[in-house]
Amino acid sequence: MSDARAVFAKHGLRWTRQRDCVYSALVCAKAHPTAEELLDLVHADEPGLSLATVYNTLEVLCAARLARRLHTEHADRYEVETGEHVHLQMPDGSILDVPEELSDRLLERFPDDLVAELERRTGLRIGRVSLKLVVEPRE
Amino acid sequence: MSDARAVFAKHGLRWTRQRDCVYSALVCAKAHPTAEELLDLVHADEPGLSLATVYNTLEVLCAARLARRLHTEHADRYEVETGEHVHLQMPDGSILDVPEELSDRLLERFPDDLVAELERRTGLRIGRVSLKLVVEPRE
DNA sequence: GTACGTGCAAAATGTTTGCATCATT
DNA sequence: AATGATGCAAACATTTTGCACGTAC
Repeated sequence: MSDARAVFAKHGLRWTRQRDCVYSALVCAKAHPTAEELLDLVHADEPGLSLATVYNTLEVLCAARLARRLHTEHADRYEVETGEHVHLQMPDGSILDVPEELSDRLLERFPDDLVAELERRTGLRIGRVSLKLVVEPRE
Repeated sequence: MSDARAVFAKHGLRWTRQRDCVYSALVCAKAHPTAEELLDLVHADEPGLSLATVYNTLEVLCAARLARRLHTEHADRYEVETGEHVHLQMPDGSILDVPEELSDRLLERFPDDLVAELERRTGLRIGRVSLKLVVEPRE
């Protein structure tokens, strides 16, 4: 349960039971939970944990680049940082990951040279490509 | 100023001075304004126009697929619908368009076959690919 | 022991809604 | 004339903040 301790230490973050819970829940979550959903998940282990702490912890995790925030339909959603990968935006507003193997192939074939050309032409530095496939509602 | 009339009629939307203003402002806006920014733009021509009407109109425009909503850092942003194109997410949270010619080349070389493969494997229908280049803050 | 995290409640922000009035068709 | 849009204010949802207390280091 607490090898998150090592991760936290490595990033100069103080370990607490609450942070451990939030982080573990985020790691386990298959989808990309909202702060509220995370609170529900976490309440099994830590009934007293407050929503403010969830937001707080998520902020800290994002700042340490251990997590990432996604802006979606009704609220922000969160994921553990796991390198570039492609998202599926489901009709209900939730987000899933494209299966890793396909995601990797997609990113492999991404025309990086054109991004480089954009950087050259604009002087901007592109930190990351965000790729999202929007799923149509089934009619 | 009011050839928006034709556009509105074509989509079965009632024309009003206010809707015309909001739509025109959105068409003219180079960046992707928030509802508040749009209100400011519009207040030059229509000082009485309310924020509720801006939201209302944007809702109607999105429903008619004349506009699109983007979920960003501090608030939602809006753009007129102009087919697929690539976005730049600036460090301050604003959104710009990648110059059309480069945007087109990027999308042209996008590996659609892999999206088709995903559709085949999952049974989902992908409506649209959303591509965003995240610009690094200049240090 | 000190610095920092937590929980609570209150505030701030962005967006939506109800309703009386007004404009478009 | 009738239908539907506007403007206002109040409601709502999500996220942030201030502060007294508790915990990790």
